[in-house]
Amino acid sequence: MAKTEIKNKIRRLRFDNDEMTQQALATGVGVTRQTIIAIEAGKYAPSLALAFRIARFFRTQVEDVFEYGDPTGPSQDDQAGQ
Amino acid sequence: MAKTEIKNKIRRLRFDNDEMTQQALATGVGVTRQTIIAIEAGKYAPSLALAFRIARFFRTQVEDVFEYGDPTGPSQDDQAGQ
DNA sequence: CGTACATGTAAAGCTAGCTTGACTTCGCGT
DNA sequence: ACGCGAAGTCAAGCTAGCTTTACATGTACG
Repeated sequence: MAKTEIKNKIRRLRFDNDEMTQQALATGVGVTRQTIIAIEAGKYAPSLALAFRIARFFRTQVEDVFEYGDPTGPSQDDQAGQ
Repeated sequence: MAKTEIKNKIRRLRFDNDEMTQQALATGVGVTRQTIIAIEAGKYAPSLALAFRIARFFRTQVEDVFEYGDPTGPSQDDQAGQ
C-alpha cells in the first residue's frame, strides 16, 4: 500500500491565509494538531467529513484542497474545459 | 452519535445514469456491494478516496454527490444561497 | 541563557470504513 | 409455481483515520 493517492494544498492554504498555524487550523476544524501534521505530510487521507470541514474553513471546494491521483483509471474519458 | 453528518445523492445519480445497479457502481469504483448499500443508507460516510472515485464515476464534483451538514458551525460567515 | 512557540516524530489505543460470506425479500419472466 | 437478479440485513474481522501523551528540534525574544 502506497502512502495515499491523495495530495493536498493545506500547507499552501495556511500560508495564504495569514500564516495560520497548524494548531489554529486543527482547532478550527475540530481535530488535533497531529492529524493536521499527518495529513499535510501525506501519511494518510482525511475522512470525508474532515475534508469538508477543511475546505469550508478555507472557503473553497473539496476539489480545491485535495487532489486525487486515480490509480485505477475508471471508465471516464477526458473532458475539456475547467 | 448520529449516523453521519453526510448525505449523498448516489441513489439518485444511479437512476439518472441508465438505472445502474449497486453492483455495477460498486465494481466501477472498486468496492463491494455492501459498501454502496451502507453509504446509500447513510450508515457511514465513505473515505475521501472513495468519495472522489464515486464523484468521478458520475462525472461530477464531490460536492455534487455529498452534502455535509455542519455540526460545529462554520467559523466564518458562509452563505451562498442554494 | 532560558523560555515560549511552531513544527515534527513515535507509539499505543479506539473506532469508522470496508471486506467476506450467508441468508432474506421483492419483482419479473418463463 | 419456480428460478433469477437487485436490494437489503447480520455478523465477524482487518485496517486506516484519529486521539492522547511525550519528547526533539529550530527560531525568536527577554
